[in-house]
Order: sequence, then structure tokens, then C-alpha cells
Amino acid sequence: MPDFNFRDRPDIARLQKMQELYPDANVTSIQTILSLQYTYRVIQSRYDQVFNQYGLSESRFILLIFLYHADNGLSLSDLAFKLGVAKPTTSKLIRGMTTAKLVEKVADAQDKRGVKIHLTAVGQKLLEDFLPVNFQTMNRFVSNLSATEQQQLKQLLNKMVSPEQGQKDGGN
Amino acid sequence: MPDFNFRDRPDIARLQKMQELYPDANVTSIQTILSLQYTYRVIQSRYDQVFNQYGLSESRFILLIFLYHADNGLSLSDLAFKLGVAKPTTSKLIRGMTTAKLVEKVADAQDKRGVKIHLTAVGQKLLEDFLPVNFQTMNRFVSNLSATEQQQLKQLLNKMVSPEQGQKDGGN
DNA sequence: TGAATATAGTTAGCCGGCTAATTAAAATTT
DNA sequence: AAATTTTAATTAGCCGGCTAACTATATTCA
Repeated sequence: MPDFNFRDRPDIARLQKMQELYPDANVTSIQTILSLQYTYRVIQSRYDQVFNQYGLSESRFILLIFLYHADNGLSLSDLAFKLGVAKPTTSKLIRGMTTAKLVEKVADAQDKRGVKIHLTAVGQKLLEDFLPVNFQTMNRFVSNLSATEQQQLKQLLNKMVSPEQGQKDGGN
Repeated sequence: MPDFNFRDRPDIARLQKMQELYPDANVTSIQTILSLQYTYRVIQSRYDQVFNQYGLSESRFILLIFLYHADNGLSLSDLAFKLGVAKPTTSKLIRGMTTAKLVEKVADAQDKRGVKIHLTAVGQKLLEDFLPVNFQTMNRFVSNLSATEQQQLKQLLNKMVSPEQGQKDGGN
């Protein structure tokens, strides 16, 4: 069970050789981005395997959480917004979860265009069973790092995409 | 042009509240993983936008690099292995790139089952035009971090998934 | 040699992301 | 009130990932 498939992906050695030809090529930048990609993809691949064992995916899991905290169900549009994905993506996601009996669609009485998505008992049970596994999985993923290292990592990751220092101007 | 769609994704506050119910929930672990996901996804989304402007994707780009360094073309199986993806995925990738005139398929004289994929002049030109952009883009992505911070980040990311300290045993 | 097995590539069908186009209903505007 | 515009959701079709199943050809083994 290979952890991840990368065999020759962006290939540091090859790109390093290009540095001579391309003055903007910066080995440190490249290695940083490649490490970000590699580590994320390894972790995400492991995470997906865990989801898979429960008939879940990350999107399904998050959607279940949203529904769990919504007493009267949520519309497809609400869910699309909360998930941060397009409505057609959400439509397909709900279709699959409906087939899997995790959620159900109910016609919206107020708005004949709309539907309300509700958690089924099966979906609720699955979420409740999965949550402890989820947290244990998170702990496992960071088990190579001390608490201090986790803090450092988190801060560096956040700094990397913080708008403060700006893509253009550096207006801090 | 919103940088990324996250609106309510895994939702730190909500998960923190669950900590009381779930003894394994560890805020530091969760935040570390969420930061990894968030930062990767923001960066990848920006990267994809750059690729898009050139009619490329990350997979297409990497495939072009592989072909650029192969004098006699590469088989679909070779490319699938190097990319670390399944053959059907590679088959579809090549189909799209063939339509886009970036590569071409040539029947393999030695093996009637096989094909050799070759770079077209268009594909080679596009790669050569894109490479400087790629390196500038990498530099832009890490521009919030000093060289030292990049080193730290890279080391922490690598440590996070290093097998040394083990998923099970910690055999270091 | 002939049968069995392995390999190369494609297709079909699923997940999950997207945009564009469509339909139906609601909300606005005139 | 009627016409227009917006909104909710779906479908179609693309990208890119997967597995399973299939065809055709090579290879290996008996």
C-alpha cells in the first residue's frame, strides 16, 4: 500500500538544472512549494483513505457537519455557499449522499424552486461514529511534530498566504 | 476575483466546541491540519489560475517537461508511471493535450499495442514560454517568507511526513 | 508449438471540481 | 398587473483522479 504515488513529479533535480537557463528559478522557492505540495498530498491521500473506510469523503463529512448543526435542514444553495463550491458540484454531492441514504431532499414549502436537505438517521449515526476517528486521525497526522513545531508550522503556513504583506505592494 | 472559495470549510470554531464532547479532539492538531489544507489550496488555486492563462494545468506542464527530456518520446505507460497516476487518467490527459496540439501519438513500431507520445513544436514552444513564468510564480508564492522561514517551513513539512519517526513505532 | 499469463491502452462509470445553458419560480420594476 | 430580472436547482460537458472490465498483442511456460 504505497502511501502516495509521486514517482517523478516536479522533480527537484531536473528543475535545479534549469536554474542556469532560467534566471528566475530559485531553488529555495521551488523546494518550498514542492514540499508544500508533497506534504499536503501525502496527508490528504491518507485522510481520503480514512474517509473511504467509512463511505465518506471530506466534502461529505463537512456537509454532514453543517447539516448536524442545522435544525431545519439547509438549502442546496446554502450548502454550496458554506462549502465554498459551485452549486452543480453541490448538486452532485447531494445526489451521491442521497443514494447512500446519508441525507434526504425535501421540497421547500415556502419556495417551490428550492429543496431542503436533511440529515437521515443513518447520516447522523455515521457522523457521530466518524468524529472520534477524525480527531484521532488529525493527531496521527501531526504525530511527527512537537506542539512547538506545530505552532511554527501553522504560523509559517498562515504567513505564506496572509494578505497583509501583499502580493503587490507590501503595505504592512 | 476571490482568491479562494473557502467560506465555512472545516470551521475551527465549530470543531473547537466539539472538543468537550470528543476527548481526542486536539485544537493544535486540528489547526495545523487546517492550515496545511488552507494554505495548499490557496496556493494551488493561484497556481491553477496561472496554468489556465496558458492553456495548461499542472499535469500538462509536468508531462511536457517529461517529454521535453525524452528524445524518442515516451509510452503512455511510462508517462503514467512518471506522473504517478493511473493509466486511464494519463490516457485522458493525453487525449486533451492531443486535441490542443501540444503532443502527438505515434504508433510504436516495435510493439503494436503501444503508442509513443511526442512533443509537438507548439508544445515545446509553450513549455519554453511558460517555464520563466513558472519560476516567477514560485517566487511570488513564497514572497511573504524570508529564506530562513522558507527553510524552516520546508523542514517542518518534510518532517511531518517523514517515515523515520514512523506512523506506528517511532523507530528513530 | 500452443496455452496460459502478462502488458498496453481504451472505455465505462464513479467522485469531485468547474462553466455555460436551461427551467421554473420568486422578486422587482415599471 | 405585466414585464423584467433574479434566484434555485439541474443538466451537459469539460478537467483530472480512481477502479473494473475489455481488446489486442507480447511474453512465458509447459
